[in-house]
Amino acid sequence: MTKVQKAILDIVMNSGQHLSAEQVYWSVKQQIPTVALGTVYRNLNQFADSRLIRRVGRAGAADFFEGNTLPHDHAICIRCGQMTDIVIPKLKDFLTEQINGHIISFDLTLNYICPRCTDKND
Amino acid sequence: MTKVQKAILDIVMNSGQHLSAEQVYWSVKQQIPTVALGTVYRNLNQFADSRLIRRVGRAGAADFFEGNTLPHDHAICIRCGQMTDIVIPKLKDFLTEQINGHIISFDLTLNYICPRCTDKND
DNA sequence: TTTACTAAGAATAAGAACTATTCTTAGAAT
DNA sequence: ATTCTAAGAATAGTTCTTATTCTTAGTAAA
Repeated sequence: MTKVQKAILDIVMNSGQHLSAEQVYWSVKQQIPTVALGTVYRNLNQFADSRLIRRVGRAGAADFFEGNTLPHDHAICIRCGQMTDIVIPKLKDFLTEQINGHIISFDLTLNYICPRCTDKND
Repeated sequence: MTKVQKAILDIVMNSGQHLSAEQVYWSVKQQIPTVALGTVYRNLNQFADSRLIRRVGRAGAADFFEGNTLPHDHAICIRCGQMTDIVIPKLKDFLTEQINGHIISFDLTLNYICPRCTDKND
């Protein structure tokens, strides 16, 4: 594993956040200024394909990458765009119960207003 | 309402399908060959903003537009990409119960293999 | 019934988010 | 040492979508 790859993996795994490729790129650039955006994309894809990290697709916006590979869902703040992990116990059971047919996987994203934006109350 | 707008609305509302802007464009082009793709995008956006039709965002693929504006969720076939509406009674109640905080809306997409693709069994 | 205004259309350019290509280089294997 | 491979850098290309510019069709006031 190369220096660039270590840096990318470290950033995604230890940020505790959901980061876009662009954000990871700028973060890597602090340590390795010569890094190219394409390299970041390629490595993020490789890591996501090998399940070291997870890709979270967003409609109409850049995909996020996160270190949390345990099964979970997401909530996104409609004000600031910040994404947080949520765990809804028994959701899979509930869906399986409701749907006849085999569910391979599912993506659930809740749209809400995060505590920080609620406090700003504008 | 113009000829182009009538055509777009008619196609989306009466297709019973989930169509991309590109698909709508080609469909309109049958009737009005001079129509421009940008015009289709603009009108689809307007109709979606005024809730006459619904936009269904897909991560990493073109958005779909559909005529069904009643609350519902979606299932997408991982083989052929065909999307179908699904209604999961009480899902909202279930989520509200599980989450503390106000849910504004949510997007759920199930990934499955549709009956047609299951029959092809390859 | 001209004149002016507005909204939409056509054509095209621009933008964002990727993805692929080409060329080079650094490290491992023989 | 030589070869091979995988990755990086730079850059071009693709896809989906939005914005811009210019023109035109339809309405509304003078």
